[in-house]
Amino acid sequence: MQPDGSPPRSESRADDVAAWESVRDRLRARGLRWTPQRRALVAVLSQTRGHVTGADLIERCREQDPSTIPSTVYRTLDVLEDLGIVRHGHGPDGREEYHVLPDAEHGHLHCRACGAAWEITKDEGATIVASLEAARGFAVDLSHVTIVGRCRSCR
Amino acid sequence: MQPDGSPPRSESRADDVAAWESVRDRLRARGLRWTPQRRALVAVLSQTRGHVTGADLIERCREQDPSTIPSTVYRTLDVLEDLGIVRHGHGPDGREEYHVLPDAEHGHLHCRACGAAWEITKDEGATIVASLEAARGFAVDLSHVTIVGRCRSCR
DNA sequence: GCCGTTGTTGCAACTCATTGCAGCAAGCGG
DNA sequence: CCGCTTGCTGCAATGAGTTGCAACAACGGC
Ligand SMILES: [Mn+2]
Ligand SMILES: [Mn+2]
Ligand SMILES: [Zn+2]
Ligand SMILES: [Zn+2]
Repeated sequence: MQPDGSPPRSESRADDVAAWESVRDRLRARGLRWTPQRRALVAVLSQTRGHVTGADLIERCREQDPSTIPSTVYRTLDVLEDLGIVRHGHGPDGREEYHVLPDAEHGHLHCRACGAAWEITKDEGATIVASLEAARGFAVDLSHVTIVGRCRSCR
Repeated sequence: MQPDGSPPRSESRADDVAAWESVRDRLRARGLRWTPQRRALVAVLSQTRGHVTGADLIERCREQDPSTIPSTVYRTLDVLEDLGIVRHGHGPDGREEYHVLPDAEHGHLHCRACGAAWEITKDEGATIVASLEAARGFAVDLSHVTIVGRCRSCR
């Protein structure tokens, strides 16, 4: 129930390092290639935790290499998402947001009035997931869920 | 639990006619103006039921008047949403979708695998709304909720 | 180390949506 | 009917993201 102020960057933890180092092999295991452009994006991602937009990532890649091309970044993000390395959701405006190495799967809650945001933890989300599972046999992707409304203090 | 195949257009019902006719007065009551551009969009909307994207609406306005300007349409949609005449949600890709005179407030459910879509009825949504209300005092806007995952037959 | 296959990149064009601003006009008051 | 105020429109620029395609290059095989 804390406002969502997760810092965009932080130092990598030891077990995260391993996760990033495996990316190359995971790509090659699927017949995909380990290119300089992908290396660059993975390097940026490995310095990142929490939430980032595609545009953020492009900007950060450009800091390293100004010749970075947006479509390449977005296509690489698609590939990394297929591999389960990142996941995306959408802000209240529909804009994409990537979850990078989240400590736990979670959704998002946004107050339309004050703009504050919170994470919907896996526990809290369980109610939602269970109800659609029971009613329709539907498997909810909690990390893609964004719920908008008014928070307690704005009501 | 029917796939969401709501037809984009249909004849207006008697009580809907009244709703659209009141738009002019509702605008003026707020000190806003009843312009030819707004008249045109309201005319298009009054021929519409179910879900439409902003781009759809622009296209339909252009059929009547090719000089229609996108920003004017989007701004008018914002005004109409303020007045509670339309509401928007977002598709799984984040693109805007307007609900026009829905029979009842509802959310949306999309299968990532087969692309099928369903409405989350107010009853079904009640579980979600109630859990966030109880846990956080948060008032969920069900019509803005889009949940993505895998449907029973795609699992 | 060279070659060929095929996954990737760069690029340009395009879609959807938003914003700042100057000129325009709806609607009110006289 | 006229003029003023102020909300609205048109337009041009901008931002986010996607797509088709031809040239390129990763990397497995020889
Ligand atoms: Mn929205
Ligand atoms: Mn999505
Ligand atoms: Zn709030
Ligand atoms: Zn499905």
